[in-house]
Amino acid sequence: MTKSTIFIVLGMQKKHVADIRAFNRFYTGVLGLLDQHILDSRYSLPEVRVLYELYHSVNLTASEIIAILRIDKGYLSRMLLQFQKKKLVSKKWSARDGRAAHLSLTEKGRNEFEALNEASNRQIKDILERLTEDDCNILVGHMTGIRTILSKTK
Amino acid sequence: MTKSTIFIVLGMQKKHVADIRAFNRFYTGVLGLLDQHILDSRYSLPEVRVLYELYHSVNLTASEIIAILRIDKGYLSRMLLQFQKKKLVSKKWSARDGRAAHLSLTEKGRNEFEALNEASNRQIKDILERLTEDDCNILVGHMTGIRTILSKTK
DNA sequence: AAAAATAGTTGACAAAATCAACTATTTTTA
DNA sequence: TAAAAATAGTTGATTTTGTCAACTATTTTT
Repeated sequence: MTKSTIFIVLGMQKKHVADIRAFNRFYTGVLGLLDQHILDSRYSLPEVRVLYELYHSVNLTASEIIAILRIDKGYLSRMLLQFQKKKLVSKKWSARDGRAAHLSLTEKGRNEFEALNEASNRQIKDILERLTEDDCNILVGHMTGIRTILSKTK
Repeated sequence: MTKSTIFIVLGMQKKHVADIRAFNRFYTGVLGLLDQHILDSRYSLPEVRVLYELYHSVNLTASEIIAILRIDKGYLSRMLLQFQKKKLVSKKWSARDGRAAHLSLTEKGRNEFEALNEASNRQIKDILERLTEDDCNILVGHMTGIRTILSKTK
């Protein structure tokens, strides 16, 4: 490797850092726009994330949700209390561990989540419909590519 | 186009929507991790965004910042007051429009922002250093590709 | 059996964000 | 050009969101 190559490589990293940060700012905006419909709904972002977890795995405990979402346990406890009041979530104390309780969405809870979920899908569809089929494929390819590469760094 | 092709295309869109939402969840986590160092700093995320705008263009007015970041004007007004108290920002009433004021980072403000900025760069570098050179190039290519495609939809 | 760890709840509080009312200008319009 | 409407920014009141620490009740470790 020649001196000039080293220079190019070192210079390139700076460019890469700048490009990645530009992407991060850009995509923060995209996510913010997409989150808008949730902020307009009756639920906050953290609430929707909790509902998401409850929807996708049954009988989670609060501790498990805390581990997944890295959310404060007091905050979660109160959130779950609200959910129970609204009949979105039911709680059953564990037979095996008297400290833990298993949480599930009720029928109403699943319906609520599905409505939010459908609205989110709709938003993405609206974006895709403004693109050519090729661009859709390329876009998704890029996203999958990013996930693949960044998942290696664990 | 045959019936089965239509089926594949329609089916594909659902898959694309799911893939994009999976990416959004994934990247929300990435951004959250990257934001951590800011949350550990003396500044909040909105504060850093405002500092970012002030750093990158001189003599912005509060209204311009509001238009860019879509932030509440009362919230911003108070934030700017804090910045002035900390001598990070200086304000000069406009000669042309007596309602508007031009904002600038002070030397201290620029220094503060640059420190935060350097820490952010460091984080990205740390990630890149765990990747091969090829993966770095591919990663940045994907990000640029996403920006290009999504910028078309405006 | 005692000590340490874990699950979850609760109270007190702090930070973040929103909303509406208000002053002082500038722009529009009739 | 005078009145009305719009805009820039400030301030007060309030709500929402999130954090921290103390606490009870279990379970696990030593």
